[in-house]
Amino acid sequence: MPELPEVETVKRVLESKIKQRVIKKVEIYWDNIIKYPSINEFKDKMINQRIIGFSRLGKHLIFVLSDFILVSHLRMEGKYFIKQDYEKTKHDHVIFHLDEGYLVYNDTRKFGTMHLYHKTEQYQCLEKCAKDALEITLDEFKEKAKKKKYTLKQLLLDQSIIAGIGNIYADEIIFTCKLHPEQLVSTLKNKDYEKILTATKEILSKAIEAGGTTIRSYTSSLKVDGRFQLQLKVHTQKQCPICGSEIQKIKVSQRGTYLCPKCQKK
DNA sequence: TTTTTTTCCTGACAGC
DNA sequence: TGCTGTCAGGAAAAAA
Repeated sequence: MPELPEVETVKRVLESKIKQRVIKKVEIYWDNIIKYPSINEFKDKMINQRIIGFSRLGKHLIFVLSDFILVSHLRMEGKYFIKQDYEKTKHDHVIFHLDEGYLVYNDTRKFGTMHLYHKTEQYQCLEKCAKDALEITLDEFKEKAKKKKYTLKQLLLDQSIIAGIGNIYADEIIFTCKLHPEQLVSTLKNKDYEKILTATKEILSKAIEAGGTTIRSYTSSLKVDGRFQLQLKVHTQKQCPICGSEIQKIKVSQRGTYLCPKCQKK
């Protein structure tokens, strides 16, 4: 599932491949992907818009067009393919016809979302989104976090506090800090916040650098591949790489959470 | 107001 | 083999 590093990599590939292309037509095969505005407005407004560039906030991928911005969230399984010729395949939901080639949005579970805003509009779907995990400062993070009454794991997944961390990287960050995912945020010390934010930035940056291994680029298409799983230390692992203990799997607010019971004490 | 639960979806996998 | 049931998961919406 794409988290911040995967979205960043997709952004970079799209930037290099379809910047300056003009959208000639949009086809939609699953209406629920389009959250704003209406399906017809979405299709009409996009016609003849040039793709000026790309941006990203947390896990939101942002297309900057001539007059609009398109905010795309890939959720669990959303991916983009760039093709020269197009033939519809399973789970293709949105097809952008470009002046040269096609951009195809494919999403098995149909969880992904798109919002289209005129540049003069308020970007409502981004309003609750906090600063990006790579941009936020220690003070900003601490200030927002400290009043929370839930657990450390929930904090890292809360996009209104820090944006871009998903279930997998949350486990990795917490493991690296040798903290327990169920530790209450109210009991975190200043030093813990420092450790957490440092680990966050380090792990996410390394994952972006390794973008080549997590993302497969073909001459005509691109998709997020599950290969970054090879680099994980705890998430979906069996044995702790530090002490050799058996990795434990628990549920923290409905999310599968992996930890080493020996290295990560409350 | 803040936190928890439900909802959206499909494919993978377990058990019969 | 084929059916049914369960699970996974990001974040909005509804409920507590």
